[in-house]
Amino acid sequence: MAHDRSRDPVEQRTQRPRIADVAREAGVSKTAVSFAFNSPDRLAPETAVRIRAVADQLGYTPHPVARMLTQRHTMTIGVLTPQALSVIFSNPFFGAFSEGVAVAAEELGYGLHFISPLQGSLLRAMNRATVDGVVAVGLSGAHPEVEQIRRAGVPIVLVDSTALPEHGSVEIDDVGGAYAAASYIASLGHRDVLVLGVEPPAPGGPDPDGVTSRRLRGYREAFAAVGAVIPDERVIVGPASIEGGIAITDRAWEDGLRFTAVLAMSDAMAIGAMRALRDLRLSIPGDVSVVGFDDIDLAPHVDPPLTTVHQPIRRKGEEAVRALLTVVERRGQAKPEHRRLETRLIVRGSTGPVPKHRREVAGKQD
Amino acid sequence: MAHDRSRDPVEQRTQRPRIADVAREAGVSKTAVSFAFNSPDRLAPETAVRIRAVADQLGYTPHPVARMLTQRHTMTIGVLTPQALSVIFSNPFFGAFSEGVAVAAEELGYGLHFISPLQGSLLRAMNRATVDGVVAVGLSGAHPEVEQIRRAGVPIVLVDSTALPEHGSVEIDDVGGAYAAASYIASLGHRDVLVLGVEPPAPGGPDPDGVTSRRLRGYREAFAAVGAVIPDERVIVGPASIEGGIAITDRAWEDGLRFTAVLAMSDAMAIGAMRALRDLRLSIPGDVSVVGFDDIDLAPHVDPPLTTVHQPIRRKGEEAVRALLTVVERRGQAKPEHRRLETRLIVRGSTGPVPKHRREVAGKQD
DNA sequence: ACAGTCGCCTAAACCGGTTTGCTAAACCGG
DNA sequence: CCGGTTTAGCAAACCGGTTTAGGCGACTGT
Repeated sequence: MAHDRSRDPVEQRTQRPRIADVAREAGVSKTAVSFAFNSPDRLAPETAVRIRAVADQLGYTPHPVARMLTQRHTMTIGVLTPQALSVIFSNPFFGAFSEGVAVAAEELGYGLHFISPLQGSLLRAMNRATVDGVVAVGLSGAHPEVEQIRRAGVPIVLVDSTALPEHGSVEIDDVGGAYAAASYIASLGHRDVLVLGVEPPAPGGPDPDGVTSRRLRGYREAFAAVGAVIPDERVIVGPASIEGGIAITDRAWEDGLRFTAVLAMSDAMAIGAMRALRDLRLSIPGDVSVVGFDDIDLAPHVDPPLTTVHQPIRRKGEEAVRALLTVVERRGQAKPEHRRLETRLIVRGSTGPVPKHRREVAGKQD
Repeated sequence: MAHDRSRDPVEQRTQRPRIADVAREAGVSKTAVSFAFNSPDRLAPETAVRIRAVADQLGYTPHPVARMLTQRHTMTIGVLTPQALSVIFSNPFFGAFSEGVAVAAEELGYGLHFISPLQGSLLRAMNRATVDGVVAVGLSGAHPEVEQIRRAGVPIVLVDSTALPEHGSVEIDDVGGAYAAASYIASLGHRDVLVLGVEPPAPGGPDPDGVTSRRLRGYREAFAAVGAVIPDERVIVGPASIEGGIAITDRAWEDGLRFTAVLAMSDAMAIGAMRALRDLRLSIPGDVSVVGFDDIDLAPHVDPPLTTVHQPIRRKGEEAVRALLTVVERRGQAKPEHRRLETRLIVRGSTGPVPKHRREVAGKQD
């Protein structure tokens, strides 16, 4: 009795029209209406036109969910992050990455769905999401979620994680980039450095081979090459944001750490560090050199322009989507791709030779 | 014959298990399985447990699309923009806005789907998207799309557009904010200003009452109050980005325009303007004062810290979602809400009194 | 005149779940 | 011991489309 709409066109509900309504109105079968939209060539031209006209006039549009159900694909891809979206969106790195994802997705006709933990559970969120595949950023390959997602039959591409052969991946040469940065800093004479690491995405584990570990390895190898070491107490991690950079730089200073160079694993942190140092009346690069990582859009525009390790953030997003879609589009036939992109050091104005009066600002430890 | 999987458990496909598989395996009906997941209280406790165990072991998860179809809602909301996502994501304003949207969406258990024109058509994109409602940002209320979306029965909330009574809206006091900014600038003695407007989202029309027009009105009213005018040739529009700000400031300067203050309608443009001015060897605020609009996270961190009109960007996102969900959750029962948020001027370091030697840098026009 | 082909359209099955009656057995008070 | 109420679970309808397998009349070739 709730379905009067199918009998009484006058007392019709505010609901959207269904395919059956169009069919009845046009005096054809549902099949014909479906054909009119999806394969008009299977209908007499004028019939197709007539059906379309009726549909238009009724304001009919195929229900996307119903269509998905039968077509077995949704034409949308998911972007998965282990962090809350609310903490991610104003991260410039993530913004640029999403831009790359969006470029490729738009080009290939896919929509974008962002997936983040729902009530603390990534799986719950995944199970609600209707996507053909997923680009996961900052999710360690060891993460148990990854396996469960694959079991659910959803293709996945991991970005910035250690690659496992079973799924696609896109990564950059973290070690090489970090090596170049530290090597340059060392060549300027710096020996007392402060390293700002990015907090592991999944708070809880030290993440044995996450981004922070890989870049740290690069820094250390470069210093080792000149016979210097970076002790553990000079490595501090914090949130990859301007505020994070300010906070941990201040804390390091207050803890008595002195240094002539800061190696930050993210540009946002580097910018925060510069801010904090300036507030401490230190000049950059006169007293302290700062080098970042990422080369976000803003990097050349801060004062002084930031020396940093460039990584092709947007391209990373694009490549991830392309890698994903090759496996999505031929349902598991194609084997997962692994793409690795290059990094390179970009020298700008925030780095310079170690100050001659360095003893005054640094080297205070034993 | 393609469905052997239902008869031969050995030669089963790589497909994900369906509810029927679980039912068969557990020796119950589909209904029972459904109950086990959705209303376990309708089953004997031990039966529910057993079904759940079988499901787990099979790796069964209810197909989200099928579930959506019957439940008539998707638990996701769309964020609609008339611009390509690829141009939007690294816009800091949009980032902060999305953050607000994400906060509210996450809190209320909704997912997020970004919708941008597909092959140039917003409608095509909308029709592919499975959302319960839409937050549209920067879409003029007059836009024909809006009406069509409403006709499709999708609730919509407009952000930063002139409000129409039929749908919800969230806006800020653009005129008031702009008035405050210009008023302050005028009180510092500035009379020769350059106004940087944001390019209308829909390139094509001058957008009679878009953001640019509203803020310009505020600027002009403030100047009128002190008996000054802002002539049309001192108002230039461009993309709301750092690069955009640099480009149009340079162009204005080359065109011979001279000014002691810049009124930018976005912080990104203001930062670009500062950059361009510094490259012209002008000091800020010594020679030229700059005031922005938005108060993005970066605003206090540029050098000098940017004086700007603060608007609660994140809250705008949150309010939009809440307004949307009140109508989504009681299917059209609630009438659309209209919320208006305040703006206020934040004075930082980029503004100062008009220079005494102003004749040298400005006032060159007749 | 007749079988074969083609063009146009349809009835019914299907996608993978949820929801709505209903039934049969167990329980219950008197 | 009997009618009435729970309890536990099922079959079938349904959500709104797409797709498969034909049906039917007109055309074609012989």
